[in-house]
Amino acid sequence: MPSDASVPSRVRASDELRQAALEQFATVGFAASSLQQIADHAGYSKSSVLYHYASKEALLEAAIGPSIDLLETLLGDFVAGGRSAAAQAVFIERFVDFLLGNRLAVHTFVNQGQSLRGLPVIERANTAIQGLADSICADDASLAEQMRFGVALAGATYTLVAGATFLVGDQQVADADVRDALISVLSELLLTADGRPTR
Amino acid sequence: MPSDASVPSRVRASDELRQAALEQFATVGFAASSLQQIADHAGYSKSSVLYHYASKEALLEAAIGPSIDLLETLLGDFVAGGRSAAAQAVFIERFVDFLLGNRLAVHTFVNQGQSLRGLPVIERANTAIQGLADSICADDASLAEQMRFGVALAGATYTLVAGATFLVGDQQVADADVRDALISVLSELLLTADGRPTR
DNA sequence: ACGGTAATTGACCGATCGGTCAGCTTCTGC
DNA sequence: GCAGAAGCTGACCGATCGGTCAATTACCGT
Repeated sequence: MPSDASVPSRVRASDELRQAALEQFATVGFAASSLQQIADHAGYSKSSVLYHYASKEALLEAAIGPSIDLLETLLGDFVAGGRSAAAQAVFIERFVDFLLGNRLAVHTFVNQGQSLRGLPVIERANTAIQGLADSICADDASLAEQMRFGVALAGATYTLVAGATFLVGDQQVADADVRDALISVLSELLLTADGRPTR
Repeated sequence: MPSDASVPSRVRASDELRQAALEQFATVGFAASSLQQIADHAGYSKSSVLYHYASKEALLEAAIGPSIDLLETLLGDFVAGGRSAAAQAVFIERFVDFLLGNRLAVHTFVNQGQSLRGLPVIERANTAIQGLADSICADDASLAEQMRFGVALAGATYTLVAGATFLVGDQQVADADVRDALISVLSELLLTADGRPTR
Protein backbone atom coordinates (compact mmCIF):
# COMPACT_ATOMS: atom_id res chain seq x y z
CA MET A 1 0.00 0.00 0.00
CA PRO A 2 1.32 3.49 -0.87
CA SER A 3 1.00 4.99 2.60
CA ASP A 4 4.54 6.39 2.47
CA ALA A 5 4.70 9.93 3.78
CA SER A 6 6.89 11.18 0.94
CA VAL A 7 4.39 9.98 -1.62
CA PRO A 8 1.21 12.04 -1.49
CA SER A 9 -0.67 8.76 -1.67
CA ARG A 10 -4.24 8.82 -2.87
CA VAL A 11 -6.40 11.26 -0.98
CA ARG A 12 -8.66 9.12 1.13
CA ALA A 13 -12.31 9.44 0.27
CA SER A 14 -13.32 9.28 3.92
CA ASP A 15 -11.09 12.28 4.67
CA GLU A 16 -12.54 14.30 1.82
CA LEU A 17 -16.05 13.49 2.95
CA ARG A 18 -15.27 14.31 6.57
CA GLN A 19 -13.78 17.66 5.60
CA ALA A 20 -16.70 18.53 3.33
CA ALA A 21 -19.11 17.56 6.10
CA LEU A 22 -17.27 19.70 8.63
CA GLU A 23 -17.48 22.72 6.36
CA GLN A 24 -21.18 22.18 5.83
CA PHE A 25 -21.91 21.63 9.51
CA ALA A 26 -20.04 24.78 10.48
CA THR A 27 -21.49 27.05 7.81
CA VAL A 28 -25.11 25.98 7.43
CA GLY A 29 -25.58 23.89 10.56
CA PHE A 30 -25.86 20.19 11.20
CA ALA A 31 -29.63 19.91 10.86
CA ALA A 32 -29.67 21.99 7.70
CA SER A 33 -26.85 20.03 6.06
CA SER A 34 -28.05 17.18 3.90
CA LEU A 35 -26.00 14.13 3.05
CA GLN A 36 -26.68 14.95 -0.60
CA GLN A 37 -25.10 18.41 -0.27
CA ILE A 38 -22.08 16.99 1.52
CA ALA A 39 -21.67 14.30 -1.12
CA ASP A 40 -21.99 16.81 -3.98
CA HIS A 41 -19.52 19.16 -2.33
CA ALA A 42 -16.95 16.36 -1.99
CA GLY A 43 -17.61 14.92 -5.43
CA TYR A 44 -19.17 11.64 -4.34
CA SER A 45 -22.63 10.17 -4.19
CA LYS A 46 -24.84 10.14 -1.14
CA SER A 47 -24.47 6.38 -0.96
CA SER A 48 -20.71 6.72 -0.69
CA VAL A 49 -21.10 8.95 2.33
CA LEU A 50 -23.17 6.28 4.04
CA TYR A 51 -20.66 3.65 3.03
CA HIS A 52 -17.81 5.39 4.86
CA TYR A 53 -19.93 6.64 7.77
CA ALA A 54 -22.77 4.64 9.22
CA SER A 55 -25.03 7.65 9.69
CA LYS A 56 -25.17 11.41 9.58
CA GLU A 57 -24.52 11.42 13.30
CA ALA A 58 -21.43 9.23 12.88
CA LEU A 59 -20.20 11.73 10.32
CA LEU A 60 -20.59 14.52 12.85
CA GLU A 61 -18.69 12.46 15.40
CA ALA A 62 -15.84 11.93 12.94
CA ALA A 63 -15.85 15.61 11.99
CA ILE A 64 -15.70 17.22 15.42
CA GLY A 65 -14.74 14.36 17.75
CA PRO A 66 -10.96 14.77 17.39
CA SER A 67 -11.22 18.47 18.18
CA ILE A 68 -13.20 17.69 21.31
CA ASP A 69 -10.46 15.25 22.31
CA LEU A 70 -7.92 18.03 21.97
CA LEU A 71 -10.04 20.36 24.05
CA GLU A 72 -10.38 17.76 26.77
CA THR A 73 -6.62 17.25 26.80
CA LEU A 74 -6.05 20.99 26.95
CA LEU A 75 -8.49 21.31 29.79
CA GLY A 76 -6.99 18.37 31.69
CA ASP A 77 -3.51 19.86 31.47
CA PHE A 78 -4.74 23.20 32.70
CA VAL A 79 -6.58 21.74 35.65
CA ALA A 80 -3.51 19.68 36.58
CA GLY A 81 -1.15 22.63 36.20
CA GLY A 82 -2.65 25.03 38.72
CA ARG A 83 -4.36 28.36 38.26
CA SER A 84 -1.55 30.86 38.72
CA ALA A 85 -1.56 33.89 36.47
CA ALA A 86 1.40 32.47 34.57
CA ALA A 87 -0.34 29.15 34.07
CA GLN A 88 -3.41 30.98 32.88
CA ALA A 89 -1.36 32.95 30.39
CA VAL A 90 0.12 29.75 29.01
CA PHE A 91 -3.31 28.23 28.83
CA ILE A 92 -4.64 31.19 26.89
CA GLU A 93 -1.93 30.78 24.29
CA ARG A 94 -2.63 27.10 23.94
CA PHE A 95 -6.33 27.77 23.82
CA VAL A 96 -5.97 30.33 21.04
CA ASP A 97 -3.79 27.94 19.06
CA PHE A 98 -6.45 25.32 19.56
CA LEU A 99 -9.11 27.69 18.28
CA LEU A 100 -7.01 28.61 15.25
CA GLY A 101 -6.35 24.98 14.40
CA ASN A 102 -9.90 23.80 14.93
CA ARG A 103 -12.01 26.74 13.91
CA LEU A 104 -14.71 24.86 12.03
CA ALA A 105 -15.14 22.10 14.57
CA VAL A 106 -15.18 24.49 17.53
CA HIS A 107 -17.62 26.77 15.81
CA THR A 108 -19.86 23.79 15.14
CA PHE A 109 -20.12 22.46 18.67
CA VAL A 110 -20.09 25.83 20.40
CA ASN A 111 -22.66 27.37 18.11
CA GLN A 112 -24.94 24.36 17.96
CA GLY A 113 -24.21 22.86 21.34
CA GLN A 114 -27.66 23.61 22.63
CA SER A 115 -29.77 22.84 19.58
CA LEU A 116 -28.12 19.45 19.09
CA ARG A 117 -28.47 18.38 22.70
CA GLY A 118 -29.02 14.66 22.80
CA LEU A 119 -26.30 13.62 20.38
CA PRO A 120 -23.56 11.89 22.42
CA VAL A 121 -20.69 13.72 20.76
CA ILE A 122 -22.39 17.04 21.46
CA GLU A 123 -22.98 16.13 25.07
CA ARG A 124 -19.27 15.43 25.33
CA ALA A 125 -18.50 18.84 23.89
CA ASN A 126 -20.91 20.56 26.25
CA THR A 127 -19.36 18.79 29.19
CA ALA A 128 -15.90 19.94 28.12
CA ILE A 129 -17.12 23.52 27.73
CA GLN A 130 -18.72 23.44 31.16
CA GLY A 131 -15.48 22.10 32.61
CA LEU A 132 -13.63 24.92 30.89
CA ALA A 133 -15.92 27.46 32.49
CA ASP A 134 -15.61 25.90 35.93
CA SER A 135 -11.84 25.72 35.77
CA ILE A 136 -11.36 29.31 34.69
CA CYS A 137 -13.97 30.88 36.91
CA ALA A 138 -13.31 30.56 40.59
CA ASP A 139 -16.25 29.04 42.40
CA ASP A 140 -17.04 32.33 44.07
CA ALA A 141 -16.56 34.34 40.90
CA SER A 142 -18.71 37.40 40.55
CA LEU A 143 -21.30 37.58 37.84
CA ALA A 144 -19.01 39.91 35.94
CA GLU A 145 -16.25 37.30 36.06
CA GLN A 146 -18.58 34.63 34.74
CA MET A 147 -19.76 37.03 32.08
CA ARG A 148 -16.18 37.68 31.07
CA PHE A 149 -15.62 34.01 30.44
CA GLY A 150 -18.72 33.60 28.33
CA VAL A 151 -17.93 36.68 26.29
CA ALA A 152 -14.36 35.54 25.79
CA LEU A 153 -15.07 31.99 24.66
CA ALA A 154 -18.06 32.72 22.48
CA GLY A 155 -16.67 35.96 21.16
CA ALA A 156 -13.29 34.51 20.24
CA THR A 157 -14.88 31.54 18.55
CA TYR A 158 -17.40 33.56 16.60
CA THR A 159 -14.88 36.18 15.60
CA LEU A 160 -12.54 33.57 14.21
CA VAL A 161 -15.02 31.72 12.10
CA ALA A 162 -17.71 34.16 11.08
CA GLY A 163 -15.76 37.26 11.96
CA ALA A 164 -14.72 38.05 8.42
CA THR A 165 -18.13 39.68 8.17
CA PHE A 166 -17.19 42.28 10.71
CA LEU A 167 -13.61 42.99 9.84
CA VAL A 168 -13.45 46.24 7.95
CA GLY A 169 -12.88 45.41 4.36
CA ASP A 170 -12.22 41.84 3.34
CA GLN A 171 -8.45 41.68 3.09
CA GLN A 172 -6.76 38.49 4.12
CA VAL A 173 -5.31 38.64 7.60
CA ALA A 174 -2.38 36.50 8.57
CA ASP A 175 -3.10 33.87 11.18
CA ALA A 176 -0.09 34.98 13.21
CA ASP A 177 -1.52 38.49 13.54
CA VAL A 178 -4.92 37.13 14.46
CA ARG A 179 -3.25 34.96 17.06
CA ASP A 180 -1.52 37.89 18.71
CA ALA A 181 -4.61 40.06 18.69
CA LEU A 182 -6.76 37.30 20.09
CA ILE A 183 -4.31 36.45 22.84
CA SER A 184 -4.28 40.11 23.74
CA VAL A 185 -8.04 40.38 23.99
CA LEU A 186 -8.47 37.10 25.85
CA SER A 187 -5.75 38.05 28.32
CA GLU A 188 -7.59 41.26 29.10
CA LEU A 189 -10.78 39.33 29.68
CA LEU A 190 -9.53 36.32 31.58
CA LEU A 191 -6.54 37.43 33.60
CA THR A 192 -8.20 38.82 36.69
CA ALA A 193 -5.12 39.10 38.90
CA ASP A 194 -3.81 42.34 37.44
CA GLY A 195 -5.62 44.60 39.85
CA ARG A 196 -8.00 46.00 37.31
CA PRO A 197 -11.19 47.00 39.13
CA THR A 198 -14.32 45.00 38.28
CA ARG A 199 -16.17 48.23 37.53
CA MET B 1 -63.62 45.17 18.61
CA PRO B 2 -62.18 44.43 22.08
CA SER B 3 -58.81 46.06 21.55
CA ASP B 4 -59.10 48.04 24.78
CA ALA B 5 -55.83 48.11 26.68
CA SER B 6 -57.44 47.62 30.09
CA VAL B 7 -59.13 44.43 28.94
CA PRO B 8 -56.58 41.65 28.29
CA SER B 9 -58.42 41.05 25.05
CA ARG B 10 -58.01 37.76 23.35
CA VAL B 11 -54.38 36.82 22.81
CA ARG B 12 -53.86 37.17 19.10
CA ALA B 13 -53.04 33.95 17.35
CA SER B 14 -50.55 35.65 15.07
CA ASP B 15 -48.64 36.89 18.12
CA GLU B 16 -48.55 33.46 19.71
CA LEU B 17 -47.33 31.94 16.50
CA ARG B 18 -44.70 34.62 15.99
CA GLN B 19 -43.38 34.13 19.53
CA ALA B 20 -43.30 30.35 19.18
CA ALA B 21 -41.49 30.71 15.88
CA LEU B 22 -38.94 33.08 17.37
CA GLU B 23 -38.17 30.63 20.16
CA GLN B 24 -37.75 27.80 17.67
CA PHE B 25 -35.59 29.85 15.30
CA ALA B 26 -33.31 30.92 18.14
CA THR B 27 -32.94 27.55 19.80
CA VAL B 28 -32.83 25.03 16.96
CA GLY B 29 -32.16 27.30 14.01
CA PHE B 30 -34.32 28.54 11.14
CA ALA B 31 -33.56 25.73 8.73
CA ALA B 32 -34.06 23.08 11.37
CA SER B 33 -37.36 24.55 12.55
CA SER B 34 -40.39 23.06 10.85
CA LEU B 35 -43.72 24.79 10.54
CA GLN B 36 -45.23 21.71 12.16
CA GLN B 37 -43.06 22.09 15.26
CA ILE B 38 -43.89 25.79 15.52
CA ALA B 39 -47.58 25.08 15.15
CA ASP B 40 -47.50 22.33 17.76
CA HIS B 41 -45.56 24.51 20.17
CA ALA B 42 -48.13 27.28 19.86
CA GLY B 43 -51.13 24.98 19.94
CA TYR B 44 -52.28 25.49 16.37
CA SER B 45 -52.14 23.55 13.14
CA LYS B 46 -49.56 23.99 10.45
CA SER B 47 -52.25 25.38 8.15
CA SER B 48 -52.97 28.11 10.66
CA VAL B 49 -49.36 29.20 10.60
CA LEU B 50 -49.54 29.58 6.84
CA TYR B 51 -52.84 31.40 7.17
CA HIS B 52 -51.33 34.14 9.32
CA TYR B 53 -47.95 34.20 7.57
CA ALA B 54 -47.56 33.67 3.85
CA SER B 55 -44.43 31.56 4.18
CA LYS B 56 -41.78 30.38 6.58
CA GLU B 57 -39.61 33.28 5.43
CA ALA B 58 -42.41 35.75 6.16
CA LEU B 59 -42.63 34.28 9.64
CA LEU B 60 -38.92 34.91 10.13
CA GLU B 61 -39.36 38.47 8.95
CA ALA B 62 -42.17 39.02 11.44
CA ALA B 63 -40.15 37.38 14.23
CA ILE B 64 -36.89 39.30 13.93
CA GLY B 65 -37.73 42.28 11.69
CA PRO B 66 -38.83 44.61 14.52
CA SER B 67 -35.64 43.91 16.44
CA ILE B 68 -33.59 44.77 13.38
CA ASP B 69 -35.53 48.01 13.11
CA LEU B 70 -34.57 48.83 16.69
CA LEU B 71 -30.94 48.05 16.00
CA GLU B 72 -30.95 50.30 12.94
CA THR B 73 -32.44 53.11 14.98
CA LEU B 74 -29.87 52.59 17.73
CA LEU B 75 -27.09 52.64 15.20
CA GLY B 76 -28.42 55.73 13.47
CA ASP B 77 -28.60 57.64 16.75
CA PHE B 78 -25.06 56.65 17.64
CA VAL B 79 -23.63 57.68 14.29
CA ALA B 80 -25.45 61.02 14.51
CA GLY B 81 -24.31 61.62 18.09
CA GLY B 82 -20.57 61.53 17.67
CA ARG B 83 -17.97 59.09 18.92
CA SER B 84 -16.78 60.68 22.15
CA ALA B 85 -16.07 58.39 25.07
CA ALA B 86 -19.20 59.64 26.80
CA ALA B 87 -21.32 59.00 23.73
CA GLN B 88 -19.85 55.53 23.47
CA ALA B 89 -20.68 54.83 27.08
CA VAL B 90 -24.27 55.89 26.52
CA PHE B 91 -24.41 53.76 23.42
CA ILE B 92 -23.12 50.72 25.30
CA GLU B 93 -25.90 51.07 27.85
CA ARG B 94 -28.52 51.37 25.15
CA PHE B 95 -26.99 48.48 23.29
CA VAL B 96 -27.05 46.21 26.33
CA ASP B 97 -30.68 47.13 26.97
CA PHE B 98 -31.40 46.31 23.37
CA LEU B 99 -29.71 42.93 23.76
CA LEU B 100 -31.64 42.19 26.96
CA GLY B 101 -34.94 43.11 25.36
CA ASN B 102 -34.35 41.28 22.10
CA ARG B 103 -32.25 38.28 23.11
CA LEU B 104 -33.93 35.69 20.95
CA ALA B 105 -34.14 37.80 17.82
CA VAL B 106 -30.56 39.03 18.12
CA HIS B 107 -29.29 35.56 18.78
CA THR B 108 -31.12 34.36 15.69
CA PHE B 109 -29.76 36.83 13.18
CA VAL B 110 -26.27 37.05 14.68
CA ASN B 111 -25.83 33.34 15.00
CA GLN B 112 -27.34 32.46 11.66
CA GLY B 113 -26.49 35.58 9.73
CA GLN B 114 -24.09 33.78 7.50
CA SER B 115 -25.92 30.51 6.92
CA LEU B 116 -29.14 32.29 5.97
CA ARG B 117 -27.50 34.68 3.56
CA GLY B 118 -29.90 35.39 0.72
CA LEU B 119 -33.00 36.04 2.78
CA PRO B 120 -33.80 39.79 2.56
CA VAL B 121 -34.43 40.21 6.27
CA ILE B 122 -31.12 38.54 7.06
CA GLU B 123 -29.29 40.75 4.59
CA ARG B 124 -30.77 43.73 6.37
CA ALA B 125 -29.50 42.38 9.70
CA ASN B 126 -26.03 41.73 8.30
CA THR B 127 -25.89 45.25 6.91
CA ALA B 128 -26.82 46.67 10.30
CA ILE B 129 -24.18 44.56 12.03
CA GLN B 130 -21.56 45.68 9.53
CA GLY B 131 -22.57 49.28 10.12
CA LEU B 132 -22.25 48.71 13.84
CA ALA B 133 -18.73 47.41 13.38
CA ASP B 134 -17.74 50.30 11.13
CA SER B 135 -19.12 52.92 13.46
CA ILE B 136 -17.42 51.55 16.56
CA CYS B 137 -14.09 50.73 14.97
CA ALA B 138 -12.18 53.66 13.62
CA ASP B 139 -11.20 53.15 9.99
CA ASP B 140 -7.57 52.75 10.97
CA ALA B 141 -8.34 50.48 13.90
CA SER B 142 -5.76 47.89 14.68
CA LEU B 143 -6.55 44.24 14.29
CA ALA B 144 -6.81 43.99 18.06
CA GLU B 145 -9.42 46.75 18.04
CA GLN B 146 -11.45 44.98 15.39
CA MET B 147 -11.09 41.76 17.33
CA ARG B 148 -12.36 43.48 20.43
CA PHE B 149 -15.54 44.46 18.67
CA GLY B 150 -16.20 41.01 17.32
CA VAL B 151 -15.57 39.40 20.67
CA ALA B 152 -17.81 41.92 22.41
CA LEU B 153 -20.81 41.65 20.13
CA ALA B 154 -20.75 37.92 19.62
CA GLY B 155 -19.72 37.16 23.15
CA ALA B 156 -22.38 39.33 24.73
CA THR B 157 -25.07 37.93 22.51
CA TYR B 158 -24.09 34.33 23.02
CA THR B 159 -23.65 34.75 26.76
CA LEU B 160 -27.11 36.20 27.12
CA VAL B 161 -29.00 33.57 25.20
CA ALA B 162 -27.07 30.35 25.52
CA GLY B 163 -24.90 31.46 28.38
CA ALA B 164 -26.90 29.70 31.05
CA THR B 165 -24.87 26.68 30.03
CA PHE B 166 -21.68 28.29 31.23
CA LEU B 167 -22.80 30.07 34.35
CA VAL B 168 -21.73 28.05 37.32
CA GLY B 169 -24.78 26.35 38.69
CA ASP B 170 -28.16 27.13 37.17
CA GLN B 171 -29.59 29.64 39.58
CA GLN B 172 -31.73 32.38 38.16
CA VAL B 173 -29.89 35.65 37.75
CA ALA B 174 -31.70 38.93 37.83
CA ASP B 175 -31.70 40.84 34.57
CA ALA B 176 -30.54 43.97 36.34
CA ASP B 177 -27.40 42.24 37.59
CA VAL B 178 -26.73 40.79 34.16
CA ARG B 179 -27.16 44.27 32.71
CA ASP B 180 -24.57 45.77 35.05
CA ALA B 181 -22.08 42.98 34.51
CA LEU B 182 -22.49 43.10 30.74
CA ILE B 183 -22.10 46.87 30.62
CA SER B 184 -18.93 46.48 32.65
CA VAL B 185 -17.42 43.89 30.31
CA LEU B 186 -18.44 45.71 27.13
CA SER B 187 -17.02 48.96 28.45
CA GLU B 188 -13.68 47.30 29.06
CA LEU B 189 -13.72 45.94 25.52
CA LEU B 190 -15.00 48.89 23.56
CA LEU B 191 -13.84 52.01 25.35
CA THR B 192 -10.36 52.41 23.95
CA ALA B 193 -9.70 55.97 25.08
CA ASP B 194 -8.73 55.09 28.64
CA GLY B 195 -5.04 54.74 27.97
CA ARG B 196 -4.96 50.99 28.43
CA PRO B 197 -2.14 49.61 26.29
CA THR B 198 -3.06 47.43 23.32
CA ARG B 199 -0.80 44.69 24.56
C1' DA C 1 -5.80 -14.97 -15.24
C1' DC C 2 -8.57 -15.19 -11.38
C1' DG C 3 -11.13 -14.91 -6.83
C1' DG C 4 -12.15 -11.82 -3.26
C1' DT C 5 -12.52 -7.61 -1.06
C1' DA C 6 -13.10 -2.70 -0.96
C1' DA C 7 -15.28 1.18 -3.09
C1' DT C 8 -18.96 3.28 -5.42
C1' DT C 9 -23.41 3.91 -7.18
C1' DG C 10 -28.57 4.17 -8.57
C1' DA C 11 -32.94 2.58 -7.26
C1' DC C 12 -35.89 2.59 -3.76
C1' DC C 13 -38.19 3.17 1.08
C1' DG C 14 -41.07 5.63 4.63
C1' DA C 15 -41.09 10.04 6.76
C1' DT C 16 -41.17 14.82 6.71
C1' DC C 17 -40.48 19.15 4.48
C1' DG C 18 -42.90 23.88 2.81
C1' DG C 19 -46.92 25.05 0.63
C1' DT C 20 -51.93 24.85 -1.66
C1' DC C 21 -56.74 24.31 -1.38
C1' DA C 22 -61.40 23.31 -0.27
C1' DG C 23 -64.31 23.09 3.44
C1' DC C 24 -65.80 23.85 8.15
C1' DT C 25 -66.66 26.79 12.20
C1' DT C 26 -67.03 31.28 14.50
C1' DC C 27 -67.79 35.83 14.75
C1' DT C 28 -69.80 40.31 13.18
C1' DG C 29 -72.44 44.07 10.83
C1' DC C 30 -76.90 44.82 9.28
C1' DG D 1 -81.79 35.91 11.27
C1' DC D 2 -78.62 35.99 7.86
C1' DA D 3 -74.86 36.97 4.55
C1' DG D 4 -70.17 37.31 4.52
C1' DA D 5 -65.76 37.79 6.27
C1' DA D 6 -62.23 35.85 9.31
C1' DG D 7 -60.13 32.01 11.57
C1' DC D 8 -58.84 27.43 11.43
C1' DT D 9 -58.08 22.77 9.87
C1' DG D 10 -57.35 18.09 7.34
C1' DA D 11 -56.24 16.28 3.05
C1' DC D 12 -53.20 16.51 -0.33
C1' DC D 13 -49.02 17.88 -3.50
C1' DG D 14 -44.15 17.47 -5.24
C1' DA D 15 -39.65 17.60 -3.29
C1' DT D 16 -36.26 16.20 -0.24
C1' DC D 17 -34.84 14.05 3.93
C1' DG D 18 -31.80 9.96 6.19
C1' DG D 19 -31.12 5.36 5.33
C1' DT D 20 -31.17 0.34 3.01
C1' DC D 21 -29.90 -2.77 -0.51
C1' DA D 22 -28.43 -5.09 -4.55
C1' DA D 23 -25.58 -4.56 -8.35
C1' DT D 24 -21.49 -2.86 -10.52
C1' DT D 25 -16.74 -1.39 -10.82
C1' DA D 26 -11.87 -1.07 -9.30
C1' DC D 27 -8.19 -3.05 -7.18
C1' DC D 28 -5.54 -6.62 -4.81
C1' DG D 29 -2.53 -10.90 -3.69
C1' DT D 30 -1.65 -15.19 -5.56
